[in-house]
Amino acid sequence: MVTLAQVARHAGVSPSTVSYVISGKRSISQDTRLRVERSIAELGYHPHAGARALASNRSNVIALMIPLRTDMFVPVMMEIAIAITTTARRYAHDVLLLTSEEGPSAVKRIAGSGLADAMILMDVELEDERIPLLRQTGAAAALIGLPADPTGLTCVDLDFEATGRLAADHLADLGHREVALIGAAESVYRRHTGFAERTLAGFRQQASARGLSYLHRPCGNGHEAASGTLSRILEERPHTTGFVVQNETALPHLLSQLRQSGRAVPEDVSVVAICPDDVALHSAPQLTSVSIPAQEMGRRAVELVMAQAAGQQTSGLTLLGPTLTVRESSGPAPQIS
Amino acid sequence: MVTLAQVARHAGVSPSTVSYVISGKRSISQDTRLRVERSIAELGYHPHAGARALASNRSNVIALMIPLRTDMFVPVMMEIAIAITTTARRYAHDVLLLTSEEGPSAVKRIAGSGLADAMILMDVELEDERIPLLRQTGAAAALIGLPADPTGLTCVDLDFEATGRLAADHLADLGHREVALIGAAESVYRRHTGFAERTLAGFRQQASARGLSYLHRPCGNGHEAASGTLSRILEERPHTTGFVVQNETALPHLLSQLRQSGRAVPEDVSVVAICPDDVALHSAPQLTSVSIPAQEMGRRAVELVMAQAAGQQTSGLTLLGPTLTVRESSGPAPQIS
DNA sequence: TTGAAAGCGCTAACAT
DNA sequence: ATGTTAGCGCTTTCAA
Repeated sequence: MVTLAQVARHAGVSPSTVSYVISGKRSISQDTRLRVERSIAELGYHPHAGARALASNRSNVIALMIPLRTDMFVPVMMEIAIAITTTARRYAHDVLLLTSEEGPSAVKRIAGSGLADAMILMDVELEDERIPLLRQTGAAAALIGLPADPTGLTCVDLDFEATGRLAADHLADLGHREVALIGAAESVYRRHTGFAERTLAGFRQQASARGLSYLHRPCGNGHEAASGTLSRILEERPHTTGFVVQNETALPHLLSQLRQSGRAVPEDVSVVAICPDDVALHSAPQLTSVSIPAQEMGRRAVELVMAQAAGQQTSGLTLLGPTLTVRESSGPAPQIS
Repeated sequence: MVTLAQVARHAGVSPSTVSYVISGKRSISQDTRLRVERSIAELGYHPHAGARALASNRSNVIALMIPLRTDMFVPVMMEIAIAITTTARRYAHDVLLLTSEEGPSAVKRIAGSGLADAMILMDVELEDERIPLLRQTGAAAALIGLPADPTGLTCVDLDFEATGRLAADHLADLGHREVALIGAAESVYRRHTGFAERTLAGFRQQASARGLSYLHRPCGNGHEAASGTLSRILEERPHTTGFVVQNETALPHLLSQLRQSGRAVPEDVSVVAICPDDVALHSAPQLTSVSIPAQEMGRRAVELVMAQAAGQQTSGLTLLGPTLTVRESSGPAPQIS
């Protein structure tokens, strides 16, 4: 291991000078800076992370807690995680990956060990057990998702209520009168992950406002679940012509099922998906969708915790406005024959 | 922050004693141990990670380098990452997440900064740029995947050649004579990620040995790509009755396309998937498949790097034997009419 | 079975 | 603009 002291010797300066060249915390003459930088490069020096953390009381690490669950759409989580990691690097930070397996005590461990100087929590539940600890330790943190009481917390999420409203509006605008929301797996609702319920609330509200009759059904993963849910909806309300789907894994099954049942998209029924853009683009037909801005959510979360670590107050909600992109899967409601 | 010194004072012992109680590196009287442990619990003490890393020259962190690519099946990556994280915790280690965005230099940074005491690399290419650095730094490391020259490296992977052979054998056993391998996206082959080519090699070898005529086609993501690939195969070889599919995202599209083209599975054509079990189970019909043992790969990788960090020599390949599970998608070849 | 004390490599006052 | 130096909290000899 190359140490700072070795660099100092090699460059013919004092250790502190090397430190200051690296941190830029005081002005250095052009000449010394160059000599030091050359020595660093020549020796292949990298500061020892532990020593730095010990001396500076900052670890330059962000802890990211991801869920273990299997009922969430994994690619979105991954995209957020990657956005967090690449954004963190821009702030010279690394990301420590924690799973919820360890439970709420992970929050204590991280806060207590100086392993990370900020945390980002994903898949936040309405009454999340980690939140009291977060409040108590006062650690810099951002949540991706919305708990029941976000007071004093920093949260980032898509505005799912507006998303539900937007989708309902789009279908109403196209003249649909009977619509259905095909949602996430039942387990998601049962554990009160906020996003599913918020979408439903927004959807209901706007469907009512626009005089639509609507139905809501959770939907599990897999072909079985998807086609079952769909056929039960169609049995109950055969004249349903508009579907909002908030379940990425069910989408291909749903589409193939609609085709099989002789309903053409978008001539007979319209489909609005709530999903990442690439899923919408890779479906046939390409889906009208409200996109999940995974990258931006990750980026924002990092920016917020970095601002906190720099001493700023950031508490409050960052609700990203939904955008609906019209593609091939939605069209005017069929004339009543 | 609670420090070890505070714990020592609280328990009425010396700092070193507290340290030894924690590490278990020397025997402590029942009495002292209990007092110290109570103090630790009472004060909510957690060792400072940086200080510990500095003093012990071990960070208790494993670095995990994941790819940024979008052409891999994300859930498998995620499952491996999670298995690595939970297994690491069993060794009292945490996981640092790095993306390949930073490039090969990330290897240098990690090795040089003491940030991690071992690394696990995913999505290894045949001529991976990170490998020379790995050899050069001599860092404890495990690769998930197989490079062209694994000499001196520790690698974990599914035995994809055996997988290809196994799939070909299964179809041959069922009497199929014309078969096709629908593979990963072309980009995967182009960049010479080993697994796709190894599957193909095994498949070819055994198909030849069993006297099958075979075809191989890469297949992109999305409905468009999947149905295009399938119809081109059927155009070229209309009597193809056996398919091996190594492309999780294409599977639902392929199945719905087969149905649409009037081919029943498994009566008219058989499908063998190479995919995680849950994907096989959530398809309709449930798929005969060779499973991707994501969890085991992650677990093994951690065990191997931990053994290395403990000074053992582990270099060599760990190729997990494939298992084929017969489900509903494969059956006897139809009689030639 | 326990204590005392010397660092680990860095940062950040405090000097000049 | 640069150097000196006192820790940061822990591990681990060396001593008892």
